[in-house]
Amino acid sequence: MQTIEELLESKNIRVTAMRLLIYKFLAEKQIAVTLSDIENAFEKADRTTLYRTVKTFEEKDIVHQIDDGTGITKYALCEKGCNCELETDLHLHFHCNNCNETVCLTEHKIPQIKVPDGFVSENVNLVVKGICDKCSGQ
Amino acid sequence: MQTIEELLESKNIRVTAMRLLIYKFLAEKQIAVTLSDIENAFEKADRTTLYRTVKTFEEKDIVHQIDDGTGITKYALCEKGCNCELETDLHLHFHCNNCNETVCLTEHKIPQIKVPDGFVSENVNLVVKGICDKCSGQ
DNA sequence: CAGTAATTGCACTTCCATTGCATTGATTTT
DNA sequence: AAAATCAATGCAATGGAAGTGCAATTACTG
Ligand SMILES: [Mn+2]
Ligand SMILES: [Mn+2]
Ligand SMILES: [Zn+2]
Ligand SMILES: [Zn+2]
Repeated sequence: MQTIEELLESKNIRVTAMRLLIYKFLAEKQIAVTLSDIENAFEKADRTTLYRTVKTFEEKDIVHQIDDGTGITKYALCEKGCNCELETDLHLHFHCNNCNETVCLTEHKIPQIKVPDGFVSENVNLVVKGICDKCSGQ
Repeated sequence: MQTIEELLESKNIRVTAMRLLIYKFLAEKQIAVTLSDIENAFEKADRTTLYRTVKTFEEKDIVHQIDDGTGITKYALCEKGCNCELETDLHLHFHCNNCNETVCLTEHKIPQIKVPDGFVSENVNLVVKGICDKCSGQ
C-alpha cells in the first residue's frame, strides 16, 4: 500500500499541500466532480490552481475526464492500474437525470463496437443516462 | 416523395426562406455540423436566427443533437421515420480524430447496455473515436 | 387592406475553459 | 547558507459557445 505522496512521486508530480488536498477530495468522493465542485470545497484557493492541478493529474493519468453530456467537464480518479488511454480499459459512465450525479461504473467495460469497413476504432465514449440507484429508491 | 415544404408543414414548422436553405444545407452534408459551420455557410444571416432555426428543427425532431466529446454541439438531420426520443432508435456516432468530422452511423444501433441493479437506463450516448474511412485511405 | 402572430436581427449576458504574467515557494548548485 | 534556478500559485484577462430580451420585420388571417 503506497501513500499518496509515493503515488504522486511515482508519476513525476511534485508533492504540494494543494495537490494532496485535491487528491484526497477526489478520493473520498464516490462520484465524478466538476471544477466548480472543487472550487466550492476549496474556497480559499484560486480557480486556476485547482484547474491546473486537475489538468496535471489528468496528464499523468491519475484522473480521467468525463463528458457526460451536461456540457460541463467532470473528473474522477482512475482505478489502480487503469490505463485510460487503452480502449480495452474503458468503463462506462452513468449520469442520473434526477440528481445530476455521474458515476464511474468501473466494473462495466464497454462492449466491442463494430464499425463499418474503412473505419478504425481507437476509442469509445459511452454514457448511459437514467435514474441512479440512490434516486430509484432501490 | 414529399418536398421539404411538405415535410416542414407536416411538423408544424412554418416554411421560410431561411429554413429551407438551412434544411438543404444539412441535407447535402454527409456529416454532422456545428453552428459555426452553418454560420460560415450563411454569412449574411444572423447567428441567432441560425441558432433558433436549428433549435426549432431539433424540437420538432427534424434534426438531432450530437455530443461527440469535442465540446462543441453538432447537429444532423434525422433519418426518415427516426424516433430520436426512443432508446431503441439510437444509432452510434463516429468521430474522426484526424479530420475532426463526425458522422452518423445510422445502420449501427447501440447494443443493449447492462447497468447494475438499482440503476434505470433511459438513454445512451455512444461515440466511437478513431480514423474515418476517408482518412484511413481505404 | 388592416390586424395579428411568428420570425428575424441586434445587443447583451452568462458560463465554462484557458492563457499571460507576476509572485511566491521549493529545490539544486556553488 | 546564500544564490540561482525551476516549478507552483494567484490574479487578471481573454475566448468561445450557448442562450435571452426586445425591437423591427415579415408572413399569415380575416
Ligand atoms: Mn470513469
Ligand atoms: Mn446521428
Ligand atoms: Zn440520482
Ligand atoms: Zn477523418
